[in-house]
Amino acid sequence: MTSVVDRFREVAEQLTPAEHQLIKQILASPRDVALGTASDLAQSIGVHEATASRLAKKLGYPNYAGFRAAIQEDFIVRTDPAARVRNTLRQGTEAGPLSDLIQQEVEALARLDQYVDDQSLLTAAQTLVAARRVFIFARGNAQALAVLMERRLRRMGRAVTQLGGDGRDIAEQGLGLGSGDALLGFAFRRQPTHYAPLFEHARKAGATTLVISGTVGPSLRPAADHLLFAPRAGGQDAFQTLTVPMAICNALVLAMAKIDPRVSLENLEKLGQLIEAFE
Amino acid sequence: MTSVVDRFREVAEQLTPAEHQLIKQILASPRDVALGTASDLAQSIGVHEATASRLAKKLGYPNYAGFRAAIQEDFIVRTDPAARVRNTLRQGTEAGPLSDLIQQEVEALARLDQYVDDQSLLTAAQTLVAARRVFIFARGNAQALAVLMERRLRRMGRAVTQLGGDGRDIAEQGLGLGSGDALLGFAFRRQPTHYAPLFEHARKAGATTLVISGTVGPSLRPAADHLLFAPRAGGQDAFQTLTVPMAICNALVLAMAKIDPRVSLENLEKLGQLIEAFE
DNA sequence: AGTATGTTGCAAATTAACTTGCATTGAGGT
DNA sequence: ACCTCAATGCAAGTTAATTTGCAACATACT
Repeated sequence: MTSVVDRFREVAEQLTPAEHQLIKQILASPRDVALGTASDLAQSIGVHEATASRLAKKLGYPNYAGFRAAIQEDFIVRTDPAARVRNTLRQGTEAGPLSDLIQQEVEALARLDQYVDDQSLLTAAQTLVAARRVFIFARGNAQALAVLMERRLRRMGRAVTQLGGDGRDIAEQGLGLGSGDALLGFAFRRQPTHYAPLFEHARKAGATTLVISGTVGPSLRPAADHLLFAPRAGGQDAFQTLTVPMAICNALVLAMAKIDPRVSLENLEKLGQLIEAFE
Repeated sequence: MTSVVDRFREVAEQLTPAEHQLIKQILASPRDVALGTASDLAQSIGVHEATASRLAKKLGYPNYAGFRAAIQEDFIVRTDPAARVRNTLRQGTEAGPLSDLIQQEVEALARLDQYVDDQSLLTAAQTLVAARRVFIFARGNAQALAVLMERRLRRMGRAVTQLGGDGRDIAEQGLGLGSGDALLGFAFRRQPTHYAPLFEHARKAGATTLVISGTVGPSLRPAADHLLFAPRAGGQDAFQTLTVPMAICNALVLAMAKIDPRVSLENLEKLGQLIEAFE
């Protein structure tokens, strides 16, 4: 039984722009889509309902109703009524901003396993473990994650290069990419400038590419060899945090530590403490 | 806005046997009813679909669609994080590394509000809002958070300086600290080298100090003027993530946006998107 | 420029879902 | 036993949702 998200991934290559938008919208507010009609979905992003209907078929469902049923199955949680009532009552106690934030983060984290599974994580980790050198590409807020990953990878004995600066800088630094290297990219709200040429180059140079991203993930062109994506906490136009993608990063590091014979998790942390004590 | 259950109660007296059965069924499996059609519901207990349609009217809804929408609103939880995690973990035979990680993070986040409250957050935010310049001090993995905060504060129009490099560098950069400035520090496993002299200097220079930290927080010497701390996910000697402190950072930024008249949250994000589109 | 290919909106056709008038049934009252 | 009336099913009618052929448009490739 293939999950909806899996199907998105499978056909991501063959999707049209309008279909990408649709999927993005579904990922962004699955509940509303699961409860609404094809027209609702189409209208919410301003395409024709026919396009929604066609997307359902393209994804392998017999019709839109079947597609919606699958979305419901995957995204609408089954809860026993008793637990639900308890939950609702608990929320009622005048939350406060911090609790709201925490709640959002927790919700987003809880949904993470809808989008990323252990297998794809493992595959991605293998890529990084096998890589001779790792190049990291991140813009905007994602740079915080780039810094994090750079440190962690360094500590595991990887040669790491951050690709930064303007287009020319990135181009120059990216020239080093070759077969046996890996390119790790981050992308959130939209496809970053310089993404396309950089990943194009990586592909031609024979480097493996890996992207960690938010809902844009599936619409990135060219697609990376490995994609790990999940929607972030907070609404589309609201304050969005890096909690979810950071969890992906952490999981990735854990997976690497597990399969890389050179480092055990304990050593990793001991070494980390040692380094921090001296630096 | 009356809830569905309330309406059941109100009209309970005037209901026919078939209608009673229907309501019983709705209460027994609200999810299925909320996602299904009038016929589905009717068939599930062996009455005619027309009866379901009539029940909706009797309960005061304009039609069955309106009735179902109300059921969805009341019973399909917008978000059900805790249950979701529990579910995932329960059903999985040997949950898998990703779920383990997620669960740890969620638990740690859930505990966060035992350590940090809205009031101290607000006070800390005021400090940063009022500061002329903000200096950031972070070592090790915390640098990822420093990068994050630097970007966010910059975007809010603050003058920000990262204190990096070796002892001498930090000393030189820290000399700029004066009255009206704020020093934001991060500390996790232990008190960082250079922490003591730097914060000592800040105090003498009349700068306000703020520390975001893990469990070491309370044992830092000298103590900062404001301390926000909470234990991180994972055991003491295990792999520890930055999720919890990052949540504190995010909450802090949110609090700042709320009290700083110069920035609204929306503007902040809009601006952010704009910047990212151009950079 | 011209052509082939693919994408999307439009609108008509189809299908599913829901509503309602009418007929049947059965319970309670005369 | 007969009548009345509410409850329910039936089926035709109505409305909403979905599908699909077609044309317009865009794009990439001669």
